[in-house]
Amino acid sequence: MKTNYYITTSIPYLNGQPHLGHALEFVMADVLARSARQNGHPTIFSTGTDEHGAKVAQAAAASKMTPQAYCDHLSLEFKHLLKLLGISADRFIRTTDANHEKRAGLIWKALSKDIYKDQYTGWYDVKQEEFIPIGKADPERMKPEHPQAYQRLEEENYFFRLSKYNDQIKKAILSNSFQILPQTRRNEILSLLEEGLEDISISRPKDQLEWGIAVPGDTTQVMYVWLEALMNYITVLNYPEGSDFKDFWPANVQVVGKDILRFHGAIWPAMLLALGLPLPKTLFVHGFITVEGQTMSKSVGNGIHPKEIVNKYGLDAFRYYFLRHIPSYDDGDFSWQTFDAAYNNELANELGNAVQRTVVMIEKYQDSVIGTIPPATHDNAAIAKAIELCKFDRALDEIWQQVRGLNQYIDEEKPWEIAKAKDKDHLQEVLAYQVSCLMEIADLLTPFLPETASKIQGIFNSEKVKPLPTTLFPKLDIPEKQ
RNA sequence: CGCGGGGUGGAGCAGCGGCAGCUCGUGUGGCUCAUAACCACAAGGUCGCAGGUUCGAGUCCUGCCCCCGCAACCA
Repeated sequence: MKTNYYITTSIPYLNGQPHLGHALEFVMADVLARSARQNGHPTIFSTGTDEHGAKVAQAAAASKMTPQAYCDHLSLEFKHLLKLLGISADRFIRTTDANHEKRAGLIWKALSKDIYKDQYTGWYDVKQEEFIPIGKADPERMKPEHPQAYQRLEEENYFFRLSKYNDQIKKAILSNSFQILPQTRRNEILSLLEEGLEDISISRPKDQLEWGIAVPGDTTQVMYVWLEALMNYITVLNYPEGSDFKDFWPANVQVVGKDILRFHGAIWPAMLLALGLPLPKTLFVHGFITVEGQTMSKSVGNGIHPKEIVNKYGLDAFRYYFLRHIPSYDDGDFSWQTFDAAYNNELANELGNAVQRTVVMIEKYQDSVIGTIPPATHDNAAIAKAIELCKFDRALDEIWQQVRGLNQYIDEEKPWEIAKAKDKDHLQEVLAYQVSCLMEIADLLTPFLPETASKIQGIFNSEKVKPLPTTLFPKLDIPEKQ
């Protein structure tokens, strides 16, 4: 009986359209989920959308919609993205789901021993509708005569005793029972813990912000959105009594972006500890994507919808680029030129052509009959290890070693010469070995490029080769440079 | 002295104490089964700068320069 496997992505906040960063996270998490399933683990892969809070309310108002209607609309955009990218998520939670709202209240109550009421004192930027942390406030604007003076704000809020869990979290990270990947992100959290966490405000007065989940037993306050959003990872499993929760928590891997590291590396673990729950086994933190060397930004207008890329190159090519050419442990860049090169060189020429030449030789020399395929021969431990450590780029590097190896093998064996020499047994042996390599590659590619993997398997999984209507990755015409 | 990451051939990166490596790009050659694809070989680096430790340093230490993130209620 294989162990259960639970993986989550962060749930995108609905203050904007899906972009390449979301796509990256989805695709990475999908590899882990598909890999777990391939290895026979019962798997739950959860994602969703985070829908409460001031910014959503504002965005809705700006579009002249109710927050709920706005969220319904935008949440659907994210569902479409999942479909577009072939993401095998089997849960999609919305924080406006009745089930989530109900269970968020239960969690709040369960946390109550670590919740207390206090006064928040600080500055408020009326124009930006933002709280300004004391240390970040511009001293000039604290003066009342300044044209854009801050408002002095005093509010009664609920606070969470984050500080209480500082040392327990540190211990869990140091012992690697709570593993944070990559190392640099682990260090960041550790240094944060070294400085010491302070208690945090976790509610807003309802008259300031209506679009949120009510604090149980206090009609004047709503939960702060991020606190409530983090709860999705267990409400989706029907915490506390649900069987999924009992069977699948703690999560094996939680995939997040580096911008929300502190929430997932400090606040969320503290919440779990306060609930008496185990911490996730691994927190994997990916980086950001730039487009043609520039940070994605609405004002620069360099946003690219994932759809544009998928339409041009296809689903698997998209996944391939984001998994291999965006460094798994680092920031990466999307550029059309790099994509073109990767597509033509690696997918079309190396992989696609290896399949094609094998198919054609079997058709031409053996009347399409494949013959006996020997078992796979490579040691794939390094690939498994790379996936385990979320080094998707490295895993694909390793797989491509095999693709290259196959092309080398073909050149060394020269089946076309064997065919001329009419050594049928030897020819069959060589060609079947090629097929064996391709089937092994297909197997290894399954979590990364599921469509491609099954296409390759479809070609060789019966007595005779069944060629595809077109080549695996039709080569693109690239306009001449300069 | 806020914290952290980084500066390695034209580009993107790996190496983190023991002959400077990978992919792309470039050049030459080979092959012809194949998506003008594939294979081999070659050119190309004072490893940010300056000191130091060591038999030996991209690799450790110190100082400096330059990039880039993060910095208590920013999803």
